[in-house]
Amino acid sequence: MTAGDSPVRRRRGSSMADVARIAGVSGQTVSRVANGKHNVDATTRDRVLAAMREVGYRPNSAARALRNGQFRSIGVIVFELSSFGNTRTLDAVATAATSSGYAVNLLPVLDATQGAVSTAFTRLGEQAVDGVIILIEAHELDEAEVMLPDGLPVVVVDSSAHYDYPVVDTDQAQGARLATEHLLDLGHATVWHLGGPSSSFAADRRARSWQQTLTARRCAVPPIIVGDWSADSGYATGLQLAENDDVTAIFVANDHMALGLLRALHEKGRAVPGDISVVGFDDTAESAHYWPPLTTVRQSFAEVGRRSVDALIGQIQAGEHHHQPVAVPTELIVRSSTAPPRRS
Amino acid sequence: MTAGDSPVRRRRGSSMADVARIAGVSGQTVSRVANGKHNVDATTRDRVLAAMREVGYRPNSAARALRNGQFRSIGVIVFELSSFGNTRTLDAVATAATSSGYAVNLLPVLDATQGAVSTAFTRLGEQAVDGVIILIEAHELDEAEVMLPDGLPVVVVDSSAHYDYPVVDTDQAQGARLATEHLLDLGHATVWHLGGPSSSFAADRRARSWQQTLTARRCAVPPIIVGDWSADSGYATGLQLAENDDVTAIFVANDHMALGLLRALHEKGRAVPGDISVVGFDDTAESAHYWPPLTTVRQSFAEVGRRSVDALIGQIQAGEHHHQPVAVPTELIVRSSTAPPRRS
DNA sequence: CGGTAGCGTGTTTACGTCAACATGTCTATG
DNA sequence: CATAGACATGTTGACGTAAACACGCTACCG
Repeated sequence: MTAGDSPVRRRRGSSMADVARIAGVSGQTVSRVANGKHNVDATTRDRVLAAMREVGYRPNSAARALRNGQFRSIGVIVFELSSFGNTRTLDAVATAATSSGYAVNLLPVLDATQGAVSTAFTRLGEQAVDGVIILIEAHELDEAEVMLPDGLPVVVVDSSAHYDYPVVDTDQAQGARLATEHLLDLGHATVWHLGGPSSSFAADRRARSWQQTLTARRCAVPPIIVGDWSADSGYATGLQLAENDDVTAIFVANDHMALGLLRALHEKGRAVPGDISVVGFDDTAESAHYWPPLTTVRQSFAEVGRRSVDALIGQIQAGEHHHQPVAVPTELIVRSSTAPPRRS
Repeated sequence: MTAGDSPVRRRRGSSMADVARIAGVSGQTVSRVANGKHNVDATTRDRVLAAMREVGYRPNSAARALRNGQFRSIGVIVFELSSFGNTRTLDAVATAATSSGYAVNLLPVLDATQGAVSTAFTRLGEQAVDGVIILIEAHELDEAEVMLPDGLPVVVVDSSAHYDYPVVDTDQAQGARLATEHLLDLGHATVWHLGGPSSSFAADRRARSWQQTLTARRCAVPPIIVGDWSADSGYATGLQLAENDDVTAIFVANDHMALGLLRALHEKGRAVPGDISVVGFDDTAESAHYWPPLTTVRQSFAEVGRRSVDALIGQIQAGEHHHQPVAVPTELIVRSSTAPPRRS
């Protein structure tokens, strides 16, 4: 009789009963020791602990979850893990959740089609999670909203407030205003904008705030240019804008596009910040080392992640529902890619 | 009697028994329908399906896991999520695991101290996972190895082969050789190296391979410079190397350090690739837009992630143990940061 | 027409844990 | 010295699911 010859049923280590037998106590006492209850005699506790080590006891979280009706686990639905912001937010979420004693279940949406999103939510219904944080663009969510299981606590990380779920996000409007005003304050007549894709609420918020800031200052509003967050699209835009002598200041909706734009301006021989000033958004770890070092808007992904987890755990444990959206403030980091316009 | 007034016990929706009662069948039949078994009459199945929809039935994965002894979930221990390679690998792991029907449990190690690593492994013991992929530097693992639960399938993503666990990683040595030979083939007398931290096996492999390649070509071996993967450390190194006229070619162990180094060379007025050629390692999405566009070694994180998952699921389901390490090949991407040395 | 194989369905039971309750023991108090 | 109270420990049962087995019906065969 070799171990593991049954492919169906895997015996994973030993259970409470084994420990109990070896320590000469009841299963209940093992349970008490495992859960750190106080009403166990010191010598008994030691005996149980020794027995646990001997058999390599690990509590079975499935049984525990079944008994308690809770998994102590949260799901994170993420659309594109490799995107910069999502990664940083996920990192913060994982950290916050872990230190609150919750496990993190990753639920990637494999592709962008509506069917895939729905599938992800269906799968979610079967997941062992007490709540969900949604890190995908809310436009996608719209399509599949019906699929969300009833009564499951949800927090959406997005800038769109018109959901039934609590929302936590960076204060996109404030960040965009900071960037635009910085350039205007330097003396530029107006500010151009390379925005994110229209599928993104965040991009939408930044663009609207840029436009409002210009209007409030009675500046001309140049046509918006739409990118897709990638350095490639920044590069393409840069090649085009470099030909336009009217352009002296650009607010780019993220740092990666700004990088591509900087490269295009180098190639076209346009000096930054001499001829053109550039402001980004994100403040990646590398942005300080772009050429020239990039002035940008720093968003606190850590804060967004932490507050999302707090909100979700609040819902899970206390049934709280804060429908008041949380907007995490940003900070302008001034480096060397911005300067007053050249006298002409 | 309001819902949720018991904070301890949460009733999540309805169980098989509810569905069974409404459909007028036994729980077992509901189970068969839920699991797509064939031996259920079509009309009965429809009745059960209708009842499921009516009460919003979702199978309880805790009970299922308890019954089956499997969680259909894998854990990923990750040390620093925000590091570039880990993120990409995690993305691939999540994708591969999901399409194989496994959930992904994220287990972040909150800080670098040995205690924290041990804590993570202890926590791991309590996680609902059938196997684990370890994405942290194996040096860290060394310290805490004893803590790994017995009999739990493990795959290590690292370049160090001397573990009891299957290992999957990029072929670091081949990549470093590609980079070094490219520079030598361009005519450089020798190649300097900015390596990663000594705590990293990957950095160690790249450095050793760089040195071996130089030795094989009978080139002088300059002193190695040690960075910490950050653009900051690349910048610091660049400021220093810019003063040294002997340096005409540098192989940098990752693209982020290369970015910082490029910035330092710009600031010091050293032309790239005119005065100095630079090769990186990773090929991030941005590397093509560095100034100048960076020649670098592309590693296939997607492949590493996929093969890790395959190996792990193989262990879980069939008990296979391939102790033969898997080395995923790299590819040299030639852009504009390398050129023959200037005639002097 | 007796036997049996196949199929849809129901019944029982075990998975590992932990709350509730029950029991036993030891100490303090009138 | 009887009794209550505090405290350590044991016993029972239930959480939701699915495997194993049991049952009864129909179809087919010699």
